[in-house]
Amino acid sequence: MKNIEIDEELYQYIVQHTQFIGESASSILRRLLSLENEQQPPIFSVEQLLDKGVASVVDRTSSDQLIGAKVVETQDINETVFNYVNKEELAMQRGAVGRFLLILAALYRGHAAQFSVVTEISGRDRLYFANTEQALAASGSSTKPRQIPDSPFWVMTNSNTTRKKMMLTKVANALGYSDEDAEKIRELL
Amino acid sequence: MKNIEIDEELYQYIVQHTQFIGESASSILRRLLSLENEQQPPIFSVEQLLDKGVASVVDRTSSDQLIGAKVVETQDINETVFNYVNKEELAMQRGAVGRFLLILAALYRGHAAQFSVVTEISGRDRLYFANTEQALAASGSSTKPRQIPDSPFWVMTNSNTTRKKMMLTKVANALGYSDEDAEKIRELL
DNA sequence: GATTCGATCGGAGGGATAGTTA
DNA sequence: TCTAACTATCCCTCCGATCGAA
Repeated sequence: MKNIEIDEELYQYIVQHTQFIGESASSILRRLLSLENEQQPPIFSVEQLLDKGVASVVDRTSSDQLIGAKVVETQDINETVFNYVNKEELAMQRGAVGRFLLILAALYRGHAAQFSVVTEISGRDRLYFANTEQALAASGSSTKPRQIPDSPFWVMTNSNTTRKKMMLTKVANALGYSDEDAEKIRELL
Repeated sequence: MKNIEIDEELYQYIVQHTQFIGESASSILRRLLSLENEQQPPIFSVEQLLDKGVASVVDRTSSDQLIGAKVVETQDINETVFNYVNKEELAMQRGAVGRFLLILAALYRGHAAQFSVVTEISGRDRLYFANTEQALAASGSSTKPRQIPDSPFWVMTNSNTTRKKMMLTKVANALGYSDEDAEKIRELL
């Protein structure tokens, strides 16, 4: 992700072309510039449902007849989601925050359709995930919200590394990962 | 002015539509979006207008007699050194210091044998380059020495961006680059 | 008590610019 | 004295460990 500085008027122009709540600047601009656009409205994307949706749904169910499928699907998840993680990019990050965001971005890419479940993960009084910067900021003091790259979600970032790892574990579980995989994901941080 | 976050690819797309040195993101975007655009190409580039820019031109005059050799070198250099610079890695750096070190590392890789000439480049009382951290630290206060990656050399890092550019120019010249190439190198920062 | 959670605050990095020197 | 070059202080932002609160 890159930050660019633009003038007020141009900013307003972009904002006015938002097509769904939480749409990122990238997404809006890509549409305006007629470029390929990955980001879709979180709920209605058919493509995402077909793509990654099945795996997570299967994973999360406790239904007997799906167990066989579950094992297989789990493999796929490992192949997909872990491929989304660019190890080099990860290693290059200066601190835990950078890695944290990269990992969450990978999880989002692999589970865009289900990702809003993370919204239920929160602390005693602070929100940990939300669709807007404001929601996080309002839920505590100095929460340091950061946008999960290429996603419409924001995370609370003002915590120690241990808690960030806990958050990753919770996210992984919420998305239906086995404990072993959740552990692997946590350890990426 | 507003800051917006955009993805890497979109950023590259915008950069590629730059029409003059120093053009702002707003200006480029406005052109791409067919909006009114105030910013025009400056008569002189921004860099040239900076007071320090003039100094390095003056400083260069002492290397006149090297011109013949310089021209020949230039061909080789373009093939070697610019290949050493990983543009993506460069772009990913958070600040000027990271890029500075990366560029110097590339120059070192291309000129390891002669690189110790940079040792002659220094400020009024501070050293700019040395073989040890201590040498730099001792030559001034808060010089913030940093090792040039994968090299035995250290650089002084506590300076503004303009000076870092000057340092690059001087290094390039000391290594025998033509002024045009030195300029290209400086502009990598 | 023991444990979890929050957010303050110290530390590090970066670099513009005020201030100093030649 | 005046100016240009150079220095390094100081302010800003980012991080995240630590310690107080719940």
